[in-house]
Amino acid sequence: MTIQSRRERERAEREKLIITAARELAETEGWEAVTTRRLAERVEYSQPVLYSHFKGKDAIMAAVAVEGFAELAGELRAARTAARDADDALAGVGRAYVSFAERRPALYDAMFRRGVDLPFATPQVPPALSAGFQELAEAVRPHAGDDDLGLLTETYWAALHGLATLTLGGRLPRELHERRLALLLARFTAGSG
Amino acid sequence: MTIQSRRERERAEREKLIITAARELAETEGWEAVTTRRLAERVEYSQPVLYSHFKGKDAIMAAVAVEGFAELAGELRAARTAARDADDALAGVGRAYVSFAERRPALYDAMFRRGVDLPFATPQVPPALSAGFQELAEAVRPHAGDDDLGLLTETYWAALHGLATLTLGGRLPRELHERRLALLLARFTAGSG
DNA sequence: TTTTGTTCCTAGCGCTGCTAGATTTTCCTG
DNA sequence: CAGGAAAATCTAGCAGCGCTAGGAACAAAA
Repeated sequence: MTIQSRRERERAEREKLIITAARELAETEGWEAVTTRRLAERVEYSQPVLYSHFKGKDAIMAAVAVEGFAELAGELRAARTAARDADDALAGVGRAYVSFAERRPALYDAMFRRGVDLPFATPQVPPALSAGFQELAEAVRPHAGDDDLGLLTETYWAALHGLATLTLGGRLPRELHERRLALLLARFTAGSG
Repeated sequence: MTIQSRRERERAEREKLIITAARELAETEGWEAVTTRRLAERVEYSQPVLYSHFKGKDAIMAAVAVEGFAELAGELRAARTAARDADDALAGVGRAYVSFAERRPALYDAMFRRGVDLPFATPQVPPALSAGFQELAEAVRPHAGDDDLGLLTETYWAALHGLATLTLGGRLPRELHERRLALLLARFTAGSG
């Protein structure tokens, strides 16, 4: 038992090490710089070790993405609970969401842009992901009126995602982001009462 | 003169051939299947010929994207001019936009998702792209009120882009898209009068 | 027909994700 | 402590990628 559990623990530690190294490399140099060779070198193991932990590079990205979900959920929660009223909460989570994407573009990439096939709208969705969605939903709830809360939250999320990705991709000038967000919020808070 | 112009014409035809082949390959098998080798084989030339036309693979994608801009602009225009009233126009361009992304995912990828560094918010923006944006803007105008038309159009665009990309990426279930779009439209048409 | 200039291809570089097979290390047994 | 089974790990390599140098083949001019 003892020896087996020690091995499992060491394996888990090494797996965590790989994920952290991948994330750091991605955040400093972008995902295109994260190659299995460089990653192996960073964790001081040979390439095949990576494949004993993960099915492939995509699975490593997915693992990094799951870390990101947890952090995003935390930041959304902080923004929401710090808000004074319902309007402020919706604005807060919106700002926090886009801010997260801007501060951690590589992380955001792995979470929502890359084709990492994590389960999304299914029962096996990562808890951290659904936690983040719940934060959005709670912020949206007071403005939902008779509309379906889940659908409206998805719609708000999509709008934030669009603003974030178009800005990250250089399609929208960054300086005017705050004003665009204000326009969006005006449309989503108007009919709430 | 004659001989030189013939060569230029042939060069232009071959360039068009490359773009078309790249687009077809991308639309049928996705961009990851578009390799310079396969592309060269399709156009029945050797690889280096591609590089005498384009700086690299990214430049080929950018050329395909420009084609896409023109088509999207056309579809948006058709949707807008076919509308009965202002509300219908906004809904029409919205539906047309997302429909385009769903029908031509690879094309949409090249246009708005990949890192192809085409000029966007600058004077040298491709005419077809600004034409498409203008169509959106015309549809948004009646609903802008005192808000800045350009900024509001960007915001509406971002929302559509978010809906389209999250759906394409499997993050949002496709079946409910129409209802999400309806929610978005309700928020963007409400205060127009 | 030879020369000149352009066009185009062959071959190859350094990189990628990934894996088969050999080797080393770890552990249990006598 | 020594020998052997089992597990962990590495070396070496495959097929493919984007891209390019240098030479062969062609067309136009003399």
